[in-house]
Amino acid sequence: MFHQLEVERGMSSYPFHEIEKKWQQYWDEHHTFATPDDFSKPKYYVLDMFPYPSGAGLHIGHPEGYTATDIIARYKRMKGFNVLHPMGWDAFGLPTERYSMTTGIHPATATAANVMNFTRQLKMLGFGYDWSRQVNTTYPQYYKWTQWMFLLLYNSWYDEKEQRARYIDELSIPADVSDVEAYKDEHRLAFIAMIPVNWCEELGTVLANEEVDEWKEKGYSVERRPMRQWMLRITKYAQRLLDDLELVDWVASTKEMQKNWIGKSEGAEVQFPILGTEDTVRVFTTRPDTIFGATYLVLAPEHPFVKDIVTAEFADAVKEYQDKAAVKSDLERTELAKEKTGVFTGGFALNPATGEPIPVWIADYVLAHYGTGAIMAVPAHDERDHEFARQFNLPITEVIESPHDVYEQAFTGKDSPCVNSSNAEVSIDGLAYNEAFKTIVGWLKEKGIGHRTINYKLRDWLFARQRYWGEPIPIMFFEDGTKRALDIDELPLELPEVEDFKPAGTGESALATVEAWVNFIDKKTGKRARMETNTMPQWAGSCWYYLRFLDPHNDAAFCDPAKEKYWMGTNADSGGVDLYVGGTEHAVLHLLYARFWHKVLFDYGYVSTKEPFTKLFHQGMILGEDGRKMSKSLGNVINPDDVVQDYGADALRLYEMFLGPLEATKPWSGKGIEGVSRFLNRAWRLVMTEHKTLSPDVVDIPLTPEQNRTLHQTIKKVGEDIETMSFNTSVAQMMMFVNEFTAAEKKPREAMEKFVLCLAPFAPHIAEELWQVLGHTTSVALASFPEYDENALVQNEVEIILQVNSKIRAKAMVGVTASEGEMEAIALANPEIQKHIDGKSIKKKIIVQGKLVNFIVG
RNA sequence: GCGUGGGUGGCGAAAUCGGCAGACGCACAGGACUUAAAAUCCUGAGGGGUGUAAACUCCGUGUGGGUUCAAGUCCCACCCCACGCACCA
Repeated sequence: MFHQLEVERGMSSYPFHEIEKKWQQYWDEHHTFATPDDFSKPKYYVLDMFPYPSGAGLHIGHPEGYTATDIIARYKRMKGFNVLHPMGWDAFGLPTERYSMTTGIHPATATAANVMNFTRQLKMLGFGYDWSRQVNTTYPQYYKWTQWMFLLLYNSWYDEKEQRARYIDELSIPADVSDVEAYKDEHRLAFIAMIPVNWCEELGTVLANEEVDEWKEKGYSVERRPMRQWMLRITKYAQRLLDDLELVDWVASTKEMQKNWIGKSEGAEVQFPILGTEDTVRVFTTRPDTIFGATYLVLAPEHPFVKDIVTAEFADAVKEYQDKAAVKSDLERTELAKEKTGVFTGGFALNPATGEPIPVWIADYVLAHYGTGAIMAVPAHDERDHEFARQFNLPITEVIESPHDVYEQAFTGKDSPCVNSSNAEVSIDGLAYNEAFKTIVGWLKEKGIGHRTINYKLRDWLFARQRYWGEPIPIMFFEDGTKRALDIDELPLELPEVEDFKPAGTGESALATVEAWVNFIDKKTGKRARMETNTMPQWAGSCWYYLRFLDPHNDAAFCDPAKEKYWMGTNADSGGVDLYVGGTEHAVLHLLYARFWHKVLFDYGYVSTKEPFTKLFHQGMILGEDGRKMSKSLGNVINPDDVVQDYGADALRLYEMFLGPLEATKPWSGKGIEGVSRFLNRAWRLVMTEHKTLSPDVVDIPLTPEQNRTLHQTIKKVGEDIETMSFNTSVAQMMMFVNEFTAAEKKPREAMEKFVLCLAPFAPHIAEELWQVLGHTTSVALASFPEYDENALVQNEVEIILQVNSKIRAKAMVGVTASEGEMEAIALANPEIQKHIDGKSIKKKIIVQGKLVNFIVG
């Protein structure tokens, strides 16, 4: 179909359709971007966050980050680097599986079609990927190694002393342990736990977090129900994940987000004996200095001790409250809850500092999964406890000298001294936070009822989904209750074929309906076995794909060690992917998970660097022309296929770079791309005739000094701007170049050639064509980026500003070497300046060489 | 509430170390070419005021204050917007 706009533009535009196709074909045929493992050259590894190949195809936002990395890859190649710039597919996941459930089309088939479409679009945009290194997380050859890494985690424990992962066989088993396997399981980095999931009774399915709202809106009920889950012990790495942020060059906000997510907080754990039982409740607090003001305890409704503490009188109320809490979502428990709720258990604990009995409550403002799931409440000095105490008339005792009545409002300051805080053994009265903390924790420790501790918000990673379309977990369970991890020669454990991709209805995935999967004889042991029916979450494959690109076809290892050392570098503290570009939506989870796996691999020497990604950059979002987020319902979606059809790939690439700073969120403009398209046309006409031959105006003549300066300024600016990722200003500089040389009657060949080299990383198709017509027979992508000549930038004369009382009154050209005296003389001789200083006395002179002269008169 | 960015013409945006605010592009206006249009090329332009004009002059980078010969840039206080976290003891 012929596009309306193209008919209108037909004659006036350079033939981008023709040349873009031509050069894309050329690059394919000549393997221009194949990356050799040539260890003699310096390397540069630039990586895009690989996409999920959705049915919708490429979004207009995709080419933004991809163009940026493509420019850098092409530039670095022209600068003599061996550049690795790969692409692949993060193809396991829910949308494809859901599509398969409704259509019956196998997710692998749907994925293949989507990958084909994405590949077509990426090639259409002229990205110089080494397609021979393409990876797909859903291919058994790939997920073999995802499973291998899972087993590495499974077969590991974390040695706190050495601060690293070690093989589980090296775990020393205490003499009094009878069940050795159970003891090992408790220490593995991949382990099974009972963890609440989103269970929907009507659907008979576990829902992913992102599905919960959707189904609730449709009127289905979703309940938190504990189920058997695989977990990864990422919390063991919390401190290293926090510390090593120092090693990487990432945007401050992303580092900050990771820090907050890890959420380190230093405090103390204290034991409170429960009256009438042998139990003690452990609480975590960052304010042990306020322990004398702890007037009650609160347990999370899910706390396991609740059933032991509750008295018969309060049993019904407590049960009712627990049941209600179970069906509340996290959102309902936090954001929407304006008033605090809770119930008294009837039980009492002993405040070890005051020796007083204090009531034990349960309330959902205490989170089961943070700290110990229990708190000591100090209503005088904590806002949440204060609110709760007022609500339920619990005592409020001031133990930090406060500037106001703590009955009216909690005082949370740390600078005031403690009061009412002494017993027969210890006193912290008069001490401020730091000293009080030390003293009271010292006392608690001496008594054996408390110690200093560090808590993290970070939780262990729930590493299981009750779904079909994911990596199978390579563990089998035997009838006798034992289990066995697969050996490497048994990998990959491939997904079996199923009739129906829907979950089994029992809370298990469709794998549970495959007889051969859940009821078979294990060849190695001869025992009747059942394979794990959970699959891995979508994050799994993306945890290590950057390593697979280094050696994508290796069947003996996830990556050859020599290749790993070359591409990632051998300096543990500063190596890794040189540049990683992707959206902020992955600022926390993907990047944290990948760092975690990388550190485990590092502990075993499989990788050489502590961190996977040296430098990280987030491209901003492109909004619709109306300034709102693009969405089908708003009808403001721009489709890359249409834009390429109308203006060509080079124009789209260049426009997305010219739009503004790469990291900024900015709206699309249909008019804006026309301006960039005009620029490409002007560049074309600089070199080409209407008959696609070299313009007779391009001749071998020397450049004028002004032209020479513009040329070298352009080379300098474009090169520097690429290094700092300021692509918008490099495009502006190239526009200035074209404007200046369009005005020139004759176009010096040297200037044209060097300009084409500058343009090549940005608009590679038109650059190839111009390069060819300028007489070259090899690809411009393989040419060298020009060097700029510092001498050419030097100007003989500079314009300085002449000021009187800091107001600009005149300008003057002076020799670049003019002394302060000469500048002053020129200023004084200027009639405008004379006019303004006439009749007044010069009180002060400010002269900045090459910049300005300023007379202060009065 | 906390954290992190950011606020510059009609619009997207530039502006090394504090030194001509608004580069480059869009939109706009005028002109050339054309029978006409499109395309292309050239020119103009932050806002206000005085002036036939040349020109002159005042104001101007979210708001208020400060430092400085000089502030978009540095300091203090505040307002607004975006993103992230959000009862984390």
